[in-house]
Amino acid sequence: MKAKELLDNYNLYITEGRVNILDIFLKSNVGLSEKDIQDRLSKKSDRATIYRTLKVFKETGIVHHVSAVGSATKYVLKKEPQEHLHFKCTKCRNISCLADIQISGYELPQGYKKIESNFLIIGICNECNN
Amino acid sequence: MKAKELLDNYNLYITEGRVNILDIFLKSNVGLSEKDIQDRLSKKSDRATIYRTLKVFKETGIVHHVSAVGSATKYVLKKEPQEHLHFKCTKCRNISCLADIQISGYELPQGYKKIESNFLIIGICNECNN
DNA sequence: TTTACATTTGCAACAATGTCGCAATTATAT
DNA sequence: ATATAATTGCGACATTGTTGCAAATGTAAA
Repeated sequence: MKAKELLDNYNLYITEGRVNILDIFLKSNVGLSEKDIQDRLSKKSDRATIYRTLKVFKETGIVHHVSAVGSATKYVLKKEPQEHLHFKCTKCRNISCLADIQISGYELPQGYKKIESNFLIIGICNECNN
Repeated sequence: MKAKELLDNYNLYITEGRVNILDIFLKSNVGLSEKDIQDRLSKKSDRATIYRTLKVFKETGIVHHVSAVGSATKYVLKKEPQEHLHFKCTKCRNISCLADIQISGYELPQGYKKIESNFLIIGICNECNN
């Protein structure tokens, strides 16, 4: 029910495809690319549709994308508006959201205006670090 | 002469192609993708060769890549080892390095190990902001 | 300088990622 | 139930990136 509510809150058409994708996001704690989503869907969907869904989700603010160097763009549910870190593990290749860590104390030079930010740390995550 | 010296310092074969690409990096203050480099070369080069050159430059530490969401991966000359910001302008689409701004005061959760970081701010740069 | 060897280049083929137009389908409001 | 607006699926295509291999080039050693 959560997914439908969310779509409704954001004033989006409630379609089966969108509900399925949103359910996947709700269950995942790592960033997801089109392919990641495809792999988690019970039945294959059209690639273009998924890309368009991700675009809509991003434009409405349901998800945001995390910087993914050397891989397809990954998306995560937008939880808090605050600035925070994403962590990409070089072993398991997951990108997750370190929501607890806040970045602050920097100021952009004169004339620059921030719209959004993507802070990515690359390294070994706690699960792969043994 | 600077480019050849650099290649020599890094113990790389000094080839015309590498010198040309490195010259472009030395003259640019924004991040460059394969296509950006291609556009700046006086004569077209092979795409695969440029990708391989970028790979070598990155592995040897001459350049590093900056997170580029929604565009091809961009590379910049590695200047200081310190952590710093990259800024992507939504108007001119340039990615530049805000070397003056330092990020600090965050700590990763237990078990996480940082290898490198990519801090990207997206917004309007000072040149487009008028 | 010439030779020998290692590395790089150019080409072609291919894989992955992403976009777009359009007709058919589906969701929503009346 | 119907009209209308939005979404989907398909196919074609663009961009970004990788790989194998033969030819060309760079480097070191004689």
